[in-house]
This record gives sequence, structure tokens and C-alpha cells, in this order.
Amino acid sequence: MTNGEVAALLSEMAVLLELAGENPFRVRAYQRASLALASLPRPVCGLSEKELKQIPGVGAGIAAAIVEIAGGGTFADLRTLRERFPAGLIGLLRVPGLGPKRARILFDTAGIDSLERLKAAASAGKLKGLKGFGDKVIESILKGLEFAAEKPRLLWWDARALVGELLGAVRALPGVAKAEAAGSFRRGRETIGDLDILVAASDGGAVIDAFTRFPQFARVLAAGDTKASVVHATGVQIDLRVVPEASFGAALQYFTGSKDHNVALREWALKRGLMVNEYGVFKKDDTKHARPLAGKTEAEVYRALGLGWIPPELRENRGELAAAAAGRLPRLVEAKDVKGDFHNHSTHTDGRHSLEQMARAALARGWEWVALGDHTQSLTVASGLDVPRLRATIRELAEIRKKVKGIELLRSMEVDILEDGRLDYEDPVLDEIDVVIGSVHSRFKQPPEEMTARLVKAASNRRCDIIGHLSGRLINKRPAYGFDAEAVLRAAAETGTAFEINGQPDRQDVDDVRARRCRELGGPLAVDTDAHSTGEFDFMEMALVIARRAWLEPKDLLNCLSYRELREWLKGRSS
DNA sequence: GCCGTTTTCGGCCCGACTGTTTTCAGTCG
Repeated sequence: MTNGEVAALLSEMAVLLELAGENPFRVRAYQRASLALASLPRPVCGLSEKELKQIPGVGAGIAAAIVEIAGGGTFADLRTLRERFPAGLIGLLRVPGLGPKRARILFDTAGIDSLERLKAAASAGKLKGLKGFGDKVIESILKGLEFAAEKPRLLWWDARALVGELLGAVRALPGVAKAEAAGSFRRGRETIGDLDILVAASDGGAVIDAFTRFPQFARVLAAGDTKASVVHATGVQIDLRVVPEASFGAALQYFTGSKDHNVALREWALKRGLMVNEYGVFKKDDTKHARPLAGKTEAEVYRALGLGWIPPELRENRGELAAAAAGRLPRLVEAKDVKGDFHNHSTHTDGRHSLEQMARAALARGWEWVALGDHTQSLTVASGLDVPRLRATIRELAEIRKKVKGIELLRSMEVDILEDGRLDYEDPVLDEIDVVIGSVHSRFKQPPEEMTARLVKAASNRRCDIIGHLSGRLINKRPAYGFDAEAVLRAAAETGTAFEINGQPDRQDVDDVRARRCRELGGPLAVDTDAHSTGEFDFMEMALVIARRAWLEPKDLLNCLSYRELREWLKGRSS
């Protein structure tokens, strides 16, 4: 079982405990443990109770539950609660405005245990008279039901476009001093539920009033003097908060989250006689919050707590507080550190621009080198290159080198990993290619053991320099194929084979957790655009967001090597 | 259920908005 699957069971346990009206701190303990596991790079299945208890948020009880899960796929306390509450009841909690308390009332007094039954009862007027269910609540449930059915999660890249549009409009409003996007978007999560926009202005009411009238919004969910929630025409919920400029930093910190990071930060503050809220850092005994010690900037807030400024991508409560306190935060990779891209495609296969156009676009980005690629013969749908065509493109590249100066050009190929783990060219042909990226493009439904063996074989092949989009998932479209990622990561670390962080917005593969695990095992990584046009070199930004969430520094990425250093690395692999 | 720079017991982050309340509970982030 993967950490994600174990985390899902713990999270389900938390929800069921909430429904049962259990001690809220017990609920929180399961939530925290679930989150801790989901972002833990090392697999928890197979660890002993003693080892598990080393994980922050995991104590004796949950450690025992995890051991039980590793053995039998579930645990006794969860089974007991599952018997008490029908599975559909959890679905009710997805309805905005409906939490565990009201869900429980619906179940106990009206026998409602699914979204379908809720919809029927609400439409038929049967909720009237239930405790806590006034006209407004019932109306909001009816609206919320539509919302729960089709609430989309945006890809980070799509959210980026929406954020750009909204920030432009908000900053143009009268009285707005500053505006920034916060929340999971700022942290670089792979998909975004709601967008959070933070504004500094003195007259909150006026800003909110103007904001809620934007024509691109379909609905206003709530609007007060300092905060508003609206639904964009695309169905995305947007939360706007207005704060005075003096507390903009504290508010930006607070609304960036994550929730877990903030809880940890506030606990950290309390231990030091301080308290933090969205208006600033205060002495604990300053109960009126009269004299803030910090608040104007984020750096000031963290400094007042004895911490260095923590980049938003690290704020997931994965050890960043301890690192910041010890002055050991990573120097995260940035766009300026990147000297080139390995993985992209030209008109020879399924790309939209020629090799020369791609070379010139890479030069225009200021890169020192670029490895230009294509698909190989087995991928017939993309018109993959057979050996004669491959050799023709290598000759073509030699000609381009004479014309395009100021950038070093290498030939890369995204070579199919065949069903049995062999690569799509014979070894002597692979030796003619500068950078070999091995990727799976076929037979996704292979049994997991076969898929694992297939990937392990490729990862152990010294002629395979980089493994492309390891899991094969397409977010919102296609799940990853079944395989043992840990086994593949370990095999690659043995031979020094790199993993790519593919920056296609719906791939983001490997993800941040696996990238971090890869580095932990000592293997190199690469950030790749997988560009199918010159404009898609922009996806380097997406790949870097993932790399930063994985705590990667320039030294961890092959893309930060100079051309000379890269040549040496490649030479070391072929000898 | 977890945890310890006052603690192995008694705490556990904090505030805004809404609706059903007549002083507060539920929900959300």
C-alpha cells in the first residue's frame, strides 16, 4: 500500500469520528497524521511501530493502526465506525454549508444518508422543522448540492492564468494599495480548489462592493466588510480578504497557509509567549492585540518568531519550521539557475515547431544549452522516428549548429520503454544520441508486477539517462498505472539514472513527494518542459514549482549544470 | 490521539460570516 492510501484511511477515520461527535482533538490527531503520511517521502508500510512513532503526529495509537493497515488493508476502529455510518453520509459533507453536526441531524432524524436522498428531501420540503434547519440553511443546501456535484479542481497552470486576470482587475480598483494571490496557489499545489486573493486597503466595504460586481462572477456566496466569497463563471470559488496595509504581511502569511503550517506556527509562537493571527504577531498577554510586534511584511512576521522567511512552497508542515529555526532552509532552485531543457518535440514527430525554431526559442530564453528531442519508432501515433529518420535529424542538427550561435545544441530522444523494459533502439543507436529519456507510452494496464519490472529494467540501464514522466498519470483524465515506485526509485539511484519532473500542467510527474524521495536516495533529477511548441518552454516554470515544493536546490538538478559539466555527467554514464 | 524549553496530565490556533439564536452554534479557511 502507498502512503497516500494509508493517509486516505486515516482521513476517513477523522471524518467518521467527527460524525460520531468525538473529541475534536482526537479528530485532529487523525487529520494531522493523515497529512503527515501523505507528504512523507519514505513508504510507511513495513515500518515498525517504534519507527512510525518517530513521525511527528504519529503516536502509539496511530502507529498501531498503520501496522494493522499494512497487514490487512484496514484497521479495527475504522471498521467499527464504517458499520455505524453508511458510506454515502460522508458525501453530504462535500455540500458547502453542511458540516458534521447538521449531517448527523439529517441522518438521525430523517434517515438521510446520501446526496440523492438529501436532494429529494430538500426539494420536497421535508427538511423544514429540523433543528438548525431554517429557510436560509435549506436554500443554501439546495444551491450547495449543485455545487458539490461539479466542483472542479483547477490545474495550477490554469489557476495561474485566472490569478493574473483577477489581480489585474483588483489592483485597478480605487483604494487598493496592494493585492496578491495567497492560498494553495501561492504554495504551488498541483491542483487548486479555491483561489484566495488578499488586498490591502483602508475601506474594505468599498472594495468588496466593487469586487462582488465583477461581471465574470456567477454568484456571490457571502460578502461582509472584510471578506467576500464568489463563484467565477468557470465554477471556481474565489475568496477575497481585505486588510489594512499595516497587517498585509501577517495576512499574506496567514492566508497562504497551509492550515497545517499555520497551526504549527501558532503553537510555535505560544511556546515563546507570543500569539499570531492574521493581523500580526503579539505578546500573549496583549489580549486586546493593541501593539503588534510585526505584521507589515511576511519576513517581519517570521523574524518576530525567531524564524527565517520560509518560501511558500515549503509551508506544508514537512519540517520547514525546524529548518527555518536552525537556519537550514534550502536555497531553492529558481528560473535563473536553469541552463537548459532536455525534453521536447519538433515537427519531425508531434511537435508544432521545427528543430531550428525550437533551438532559437531556447536561445531567446537565455539558456546556455538545450537538448532537442522527439519520439521514437514504436510510438507510431506520434510518427516516431525510425533509425534512418533519427540519423537524418542528427545531421540536420549539425547544420543548425552552424546557423544558430550562442547556445549549445544536443540531441535528446524520448525513447519508448517497451513492454519488456527494453528501449526502443538497439544500443549502438542509443550511443548516437546525446541524452536518452526513457518513457512508457503503451500497455498502461500491464499487471503492476510487470510494470514495476519493466521500469526497473529501464532505470537500471546505464544507456537510459533520464526516466520520463514516471507514473504516466494525467491529472483529471487518467490515473497513474499500477507499479511499485519505491522499487524503481531505488533501482535508478543504484545506477545514477535521473528522474524528470515533467512540467506539463496535467502531468507534473514525478510529483513533489517522489522528487524529494529521489533526492533522499541520492539520485539526480531534471526539470523538463516536454514542450510540443516553442511557447511550451514556459512549462519550465511549472516544473520549477514542483522542484521547489520538493526542497530542491540547484545542485540537485541536471538543468543547472553548465554545458561542460553536463557533458562530463553524460560521459560518466556512458563509460 | 498527540505531546512536553514550565507539563507524562491537561492542554490542544484563531477569527469571520451566517443564520437561528435572544447570547451562540455551525461552518469555513
